[in-house]
Amino acid sequence: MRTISPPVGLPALNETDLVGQVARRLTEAIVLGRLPPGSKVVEAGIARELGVSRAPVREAARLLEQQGLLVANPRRGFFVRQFAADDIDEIYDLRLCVERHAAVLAARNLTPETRDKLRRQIEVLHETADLDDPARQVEEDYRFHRLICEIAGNRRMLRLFDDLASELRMVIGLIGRLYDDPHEIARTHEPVLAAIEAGHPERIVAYVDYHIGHAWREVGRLVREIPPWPAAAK
Amino acid sequence: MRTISPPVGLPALNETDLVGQVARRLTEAIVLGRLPPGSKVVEAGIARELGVSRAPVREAARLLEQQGLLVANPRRGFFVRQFAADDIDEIYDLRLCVERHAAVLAARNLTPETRDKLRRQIEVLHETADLDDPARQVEEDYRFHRLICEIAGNRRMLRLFDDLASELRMVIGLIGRLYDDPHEIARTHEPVLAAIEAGHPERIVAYVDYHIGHAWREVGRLVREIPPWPAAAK
DNA sequence: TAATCGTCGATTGTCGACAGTTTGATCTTG
DNA sequence: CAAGATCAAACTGTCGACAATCGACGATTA
Repeated sequence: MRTISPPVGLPALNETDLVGQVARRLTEAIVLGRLPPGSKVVEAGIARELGVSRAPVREAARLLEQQGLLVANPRRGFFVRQFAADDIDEIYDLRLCVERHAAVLAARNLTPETRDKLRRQIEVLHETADLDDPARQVEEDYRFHRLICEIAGNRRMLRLFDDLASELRMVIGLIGRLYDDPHEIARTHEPVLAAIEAGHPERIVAYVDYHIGHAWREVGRLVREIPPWPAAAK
Repeated sequence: MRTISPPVGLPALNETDLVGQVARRLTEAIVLGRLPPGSKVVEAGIARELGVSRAPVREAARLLEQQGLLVANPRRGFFVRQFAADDIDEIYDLRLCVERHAAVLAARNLTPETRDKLRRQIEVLHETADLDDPARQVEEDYRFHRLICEIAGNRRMLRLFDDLASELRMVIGLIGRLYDDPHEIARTHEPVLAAIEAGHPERIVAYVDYHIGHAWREVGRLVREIPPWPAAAK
């Protein structure tokens, strides 16, 4: 008797079906700033545009709702989530709390392989800094932090990170730019990695605090500068 | 020109429609141990049982999937999540990380009203301890911790807590009992509250660590005692 | 003129149906 | 008798349809 299949384990990312694809397209549209915050997401419209029926769209929308990108108003439909300044504070507060812990765990689990991955990612960050491609820069930045969460080895923590990141990506995407000096952001990752390699919990926390806190203040400032969001079209 | 309605804000819990009700019934069935871990959730079956069509069931299932109670296998359906010992560790690790922070924030935001709420909840815990109703005891326990997260004032953190709690409720519900001495658990909440009232971050963290760590070890032990889960029926 | 009411188009919530896949059992074959 | 092929029932993924509800515009009235 062979085991036919391991029916349950963990997430097992839905990549197969339409729902996953619709969700990705929707996420993309939201993060890239089409579908501005506050705008209504008409199921039939999305469905027609993607050449599918409403059912997959609804399920995808529910997914993005749980992820925090959409807000559902019963009998009224889904709307693209709007962020206020205190949302930024909530996200960064939680992110800081989690990433501190993740970094400490990562240090505990660090192997030569994972250490190299982190180092290489910092190199990538420097290379990307020359490209003048803010979106790419943000992406590679997240990849570094995500690596830390991966190495930490707590799958739920990683998922939480992904959720927070997708919210942040949306906000930052709307701001358009992030840092004035992309090389600076690349540099501020180095002491974090150094602390993780050294394995000093206190130093790790301190540098993570500094690094994330820096981004927090920066994003917070930018958000407060452009308070009335890009206009909730339609 | 008046604004017709505030279309977006935050969650706005779906309570209106079928999906919410189906989700609640499903959650209940899972947490209470009907629908044992590993069992298949047949959409049509649930739909017939609840007298609705498959569409709301599917959407509810997707909700529970994101919440971690179900696992989706494309083309095969939804299965009730199975937990292993390391899942317990993940959940408590994350929970500890979050609740430490929540307690510190709660101390910062504490008002006479919220302080009284916490005190009263501890009283309730003591009262419930006499009832010999483990499920109720667990519920009131969570209500205390949830209060702390509420007072902390970070909505995302509260949601994370709820998600983790629903997973834990499921596990604990399957274990059947939690503590041998329900009064002891009630007592261990008191120093936590005392530390919050005193407002000493270090002491708060220490007592939260002790309290949650205690539960962690206890639940971990029980889970390891009953490794092969209650049989994945059908 | 300003506010209220009623009507109409647009959109959501829900349903039943159909095709393709998976599952488990039966049959075949070495 | 065991291992693989075959087949039927069950189930999922997706679709189009219909009723209920919402939002906006215009008519009515004080």
